[in-house]
Amino acid sequence: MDRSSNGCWDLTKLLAVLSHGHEQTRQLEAHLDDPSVHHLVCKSLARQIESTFQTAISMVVEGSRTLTRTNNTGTYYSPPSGGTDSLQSKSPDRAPFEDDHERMETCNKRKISALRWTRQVRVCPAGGIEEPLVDGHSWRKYGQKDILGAKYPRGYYRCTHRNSRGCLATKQVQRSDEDPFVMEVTYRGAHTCTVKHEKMVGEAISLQHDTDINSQQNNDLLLQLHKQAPLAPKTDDLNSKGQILDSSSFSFEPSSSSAPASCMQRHDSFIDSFMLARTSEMNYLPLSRCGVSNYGAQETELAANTPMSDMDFCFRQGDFGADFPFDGSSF
DNA sequence: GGAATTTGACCCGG
DNA sequence: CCGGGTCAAATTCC
Repeated sequence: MDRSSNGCWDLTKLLAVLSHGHEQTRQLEAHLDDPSVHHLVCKSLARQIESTFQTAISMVVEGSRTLTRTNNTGTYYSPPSGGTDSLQSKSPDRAPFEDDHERMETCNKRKISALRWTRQVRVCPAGGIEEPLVDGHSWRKYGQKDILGAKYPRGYYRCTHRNSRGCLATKQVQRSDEDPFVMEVTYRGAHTCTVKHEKMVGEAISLQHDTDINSQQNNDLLLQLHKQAPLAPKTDDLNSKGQILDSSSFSFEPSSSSAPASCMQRHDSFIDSFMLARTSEMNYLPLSRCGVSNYGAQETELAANTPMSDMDFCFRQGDFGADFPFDGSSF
């Protein structure tokens, strides 16, 4: 599965690059205000910024090319078209190309404050009918609604920590019409109940941009973030089942279209850890390993006000299966 | 008794 | 006006 062939997926990477550029710009500004900083340092930083945005431009160019030639067939990927129809991929007669266009369109017209992406998860036949699809977060169901044209109702979940930590993340779970064992999960909003982790990511990015000097800088950044994340676990909510898993779940995919094999192996190994360590929610997850379907999470909406934290959110969830824990928050 | 779920009502955008 | 999304009271579960 070549997820980079998807417009919005590229957008996540683009966001990473742009956010990086933004951070660099801020640092340059700080340097300019500091007379003790040599002008060569500023000049170097300016070059880096130039390089960063050059990378971003290249990504946009490449993305638009890809958009016109993409043929996303044969995957479970559900185009996160956004809006109220995000799960209405029940348009089998619609060509993938059209989906891509719709996706890009909604990317632009959505409220920028709302992250949103869809993934599909296959559950084992033995599973319950409405398992909330373990993804490492604690969800609380707040509604269910019959959706026009859909066989099965859509479940609405919000983060359990909505009140205690003001976490506004929500998700929608809907059983696929075509295959009752496929759950379409739409995530919306970033988990602010994992603030420490996000802060760590921001620092990692900040650290990284001191050293990146060539066009590969963003790939390196993404890879480094992937490596660094597990080294700085959160200290709250520390428990046997989620701590390291949360951190490791963070993953940027490098700008190149193929994810490093090591990343995938890493993913698997952590799923193993997860399956061993996790107990409280196992009853929810009859899908287990056989149900891991990393069908290509996509986000169609990008937040703008807090780029780093949102980036964190996008990438780490986007790279992993829906049953992979991002956070070991208290359950 | 507190937490989670259910479900009808309500809100709001298209 | 319609339909998706959310609210909140009632109910169920632990």
